Amino acid sequence: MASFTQTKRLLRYRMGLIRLKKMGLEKVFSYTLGKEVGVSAELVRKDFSAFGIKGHRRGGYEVDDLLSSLEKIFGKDRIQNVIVVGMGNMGRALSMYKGFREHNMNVVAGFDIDPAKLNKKFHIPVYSMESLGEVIEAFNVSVAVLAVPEVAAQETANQLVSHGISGILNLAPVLLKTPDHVLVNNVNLMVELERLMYHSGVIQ
Amino acid sequence: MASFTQTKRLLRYRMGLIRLKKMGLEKVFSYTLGKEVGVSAELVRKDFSAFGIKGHRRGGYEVDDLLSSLEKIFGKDRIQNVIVVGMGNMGRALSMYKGFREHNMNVVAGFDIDPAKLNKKFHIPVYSMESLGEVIEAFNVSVAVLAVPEVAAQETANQLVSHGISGILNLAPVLLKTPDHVLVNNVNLMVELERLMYHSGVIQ
DNA sequence: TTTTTATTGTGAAATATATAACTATTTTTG
DNA sequence: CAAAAATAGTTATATATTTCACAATAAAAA
Repeated sequence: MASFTQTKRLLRYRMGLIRLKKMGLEKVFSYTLGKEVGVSAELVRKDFSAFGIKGHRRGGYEVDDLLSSLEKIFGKDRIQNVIVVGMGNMGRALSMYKGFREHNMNVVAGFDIDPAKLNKKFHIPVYSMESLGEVIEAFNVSVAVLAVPEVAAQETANQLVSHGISGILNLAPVLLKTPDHVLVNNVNLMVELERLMYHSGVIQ
Repeated sequence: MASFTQTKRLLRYRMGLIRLKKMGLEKVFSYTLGKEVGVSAELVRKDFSAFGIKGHRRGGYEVDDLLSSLEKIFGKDRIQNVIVVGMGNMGRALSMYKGFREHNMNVVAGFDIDPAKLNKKFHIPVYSMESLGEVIEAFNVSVAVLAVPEVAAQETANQLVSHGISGILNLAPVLLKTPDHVLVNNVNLMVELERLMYHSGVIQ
């Protein structure tokens, strides 16, 4: 199994390749792709090599080959269903994001505790938390985006886990306590912004 | 200077400490804080040690001491101004996020090329791209959140750089070409979601 | 007061990640 | 056809990061 860091690169190769393909490229060199996504050529080759993806000596890699290999690795041959929990600003923004489709993902539903949200017009159906189990089962969902306020995060995560969710993209700034079989990926935009400030020399 | 990885942890300690303080804690052990933010106790101690932050042998660390040290490191004694460029779903959501205030940051303005956006009621004033330079200067902004569509990202980044921005939080799924003195921090929610799927065993 | 205990602080070891250097192979050129 | 050049594939090296192990020390207990 790939490392978490490596997976990130592979997914970025995929995005870069899609762009390059749109520009008419049919084959690509490790150096070219590396430059496109910000990775050294050696690392590009190593990553592909690690997954048994072959190029042609002196001929580079075929874009379509690469894309279909990556598609297979990441299960992009079928559409992956996702739910968004918490229909605040961020949850709403995500539910409207068109990028999911391009990545063969589908946001099947949103959830919120606030009954006022349920009537509102969103791009996706929004349910109360009571329907969680039902929707998860109906759409065979195993991954959720958690976009609720900090205070509600742990309790909501518990509910997700109890209904069989095994992956949580956690946008709340807390460490979630979950069973071992549940994977949590934390993304904290405030932290990302703050460390950008620190390293860009803005501070002091 | 700290590494990029270390900075992330330090910022998370800060958030964890704020939570623990709210819960009434006055002193904290490396193990406790580590558990709160998901880091080993040794690493917590090493991180603090690297910044000259001292605890008491057998007595742990004083929460207020830690917080004020971290505040100093990250320039949290004054408010840091930020702009959001691109008032689409994500840009709008960010501009409304209350977390900025808690982190001593202030979103002073939003920008968009779409004139229709300029009239709309947002939580922050929204300007056309022509006002970029003016606002950046007026509010002494050096960091921007880039939330424009993929195709516009590079060109918009160029404009930011030309107006003196030195840090970009890039939410668009492209590698930006920027001068060396400009730091870019890429956050790609689709990639984060996809690798969650991969590693949580959803695929195959 | 002496001993025990808990915790910090840190040097050494282990692990993970990335780069550099080299080999093998294919294509192109003379 | 032989030589040169370009690029994948791979091994070795370097760097970065984390964990381990333990010494130092302060507090608590005996």
